[in-house]
Amino acid sequence: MIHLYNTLSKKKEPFEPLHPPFVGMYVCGPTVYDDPHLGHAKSYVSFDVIVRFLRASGYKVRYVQNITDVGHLLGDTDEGEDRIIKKARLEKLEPMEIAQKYEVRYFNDMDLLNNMRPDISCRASGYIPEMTGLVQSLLDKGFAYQAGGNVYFDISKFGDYGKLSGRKVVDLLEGVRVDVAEGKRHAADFALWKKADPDHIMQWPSPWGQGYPGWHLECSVMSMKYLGESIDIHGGGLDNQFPHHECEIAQSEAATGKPFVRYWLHNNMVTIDGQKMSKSLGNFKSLPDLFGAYGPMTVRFFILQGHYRSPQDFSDQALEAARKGFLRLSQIVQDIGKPVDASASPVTEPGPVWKAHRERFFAFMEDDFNTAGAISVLFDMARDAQKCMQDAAAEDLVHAGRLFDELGSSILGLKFEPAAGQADTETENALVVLLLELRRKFRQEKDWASSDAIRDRLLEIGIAIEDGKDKTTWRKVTG
RNA sequence: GGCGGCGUAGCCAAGUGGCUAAGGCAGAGGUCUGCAAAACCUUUAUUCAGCGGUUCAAAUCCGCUCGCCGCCUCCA
Repeated sequence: MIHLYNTLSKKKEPFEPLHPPFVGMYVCGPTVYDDPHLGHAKSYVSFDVIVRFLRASGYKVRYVQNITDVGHLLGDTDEGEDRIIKKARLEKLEPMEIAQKYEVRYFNDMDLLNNMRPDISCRASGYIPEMTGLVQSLLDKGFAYQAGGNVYFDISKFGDYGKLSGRKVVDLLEGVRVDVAEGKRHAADFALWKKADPDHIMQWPSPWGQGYPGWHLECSVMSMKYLGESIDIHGGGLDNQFPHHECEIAQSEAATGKPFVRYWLHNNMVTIDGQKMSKSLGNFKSLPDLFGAYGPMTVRFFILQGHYRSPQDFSDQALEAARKGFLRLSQIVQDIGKPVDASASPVTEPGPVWKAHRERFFAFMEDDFNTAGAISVLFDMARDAQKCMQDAAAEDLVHAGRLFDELGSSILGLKFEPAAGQADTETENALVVLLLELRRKFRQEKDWASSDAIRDRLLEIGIAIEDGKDKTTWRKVTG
């Protein structure tokens, strides 16, 4: 039985979907106006593993993620600027070119991290009619009001407002902010539809005039369209808990009269050298930059060594530790695959050792997706697999290989490819083999200076050689 | 100011009432080796920020103190 931490109840709860074995899961996607960054990596790797594990546990998951390609205002006031439009002017491109360009980059980086694509990836701009429909329904039911071409949600009409984030409606009604948009009844009322100036590029017709949708609307509309009025899991970053998710609940439940989401999952934030990473602070690290230094699998492994609900600090020291740990694991997985024929099915059941590892792995994952604990099982498996290699226990190695495949590759989404590659070409291979033959000759003659020179020079080129018992192996090393 | 979280070995990080406080990185010793490297084996916290309390029993619950962080404005 899976237990997960529900932000709504602030407790770990047993996971019981509405219509087992089907699970509807919606995760807030990115606003596509800039390169993906560390925060995206943590968030989407975390939810990717959650989807993978739910599937491994027998659930049929429909995973929906939005792409926010409708610009939203930078500030709360009407003077704020639309991020996508701003970027479009900077790059001298159409707003939709910006959205398209960064959506491609987003998926490219998610692919590198080995995140599965969502089953449905929906762009907000494609659902304007559904959004105006929801706004109209809220107006009809008296939860919303018009003011100067804008439509606002009246939070005083929705008694449950604040139930997710712990805000008190009375406090919010008092008006905390300085600049309250004109026409709002309460400071904390949020926009469902905004009037657009004639020169505003992204705008659509609506019953209330030309405009564009409020930011919170798209997630309500698209999740309900594909997953129904009540969905099992809604995920997103902790920073979106308020106001975004609070507003989603308000507008969705006001419209349908039904509970919007059963389980709210929030991943925690990323810091860089102890500092919050944010776009407004300008200290965010993009994934293309990071991948240049560490490689996507190291980043994925590093993220999974923490817990999705804990904040995670990215530092070179921590990433380097993750890189080495993952490299060791990868090499063991490679090594145990070598001596055995993977297609040969062993006649025996997996021994108690492997069964125990698998059970421990599942126990960790069933406890609110404790990937850090799950990875520790992988290292324990590596140790046992090592023993089997020494004992030449071929059958056990097949079981070990299959378990790494199931737990490490399928569920955690790790690719155990050697960071060090083999020869790129036949020529390269032949050259290295030639050098190794020469070196063997020098060693036989005890010409240590010459043999060590070959070793040192090869290492400078990026080829490490390792003298084994009766033969010398080599591999490429990076960085 | 309001709401919430965190503080576990040199670093990263699980564990949230009861077996010997996971695991990774780094360190130390050893095996192997001509020497290395890699790999493997062994080892590294009488203690969980501090103080006080509850309990037969606390890193885990409660209170206070110190330190750090997040949300309350776009952000995953």
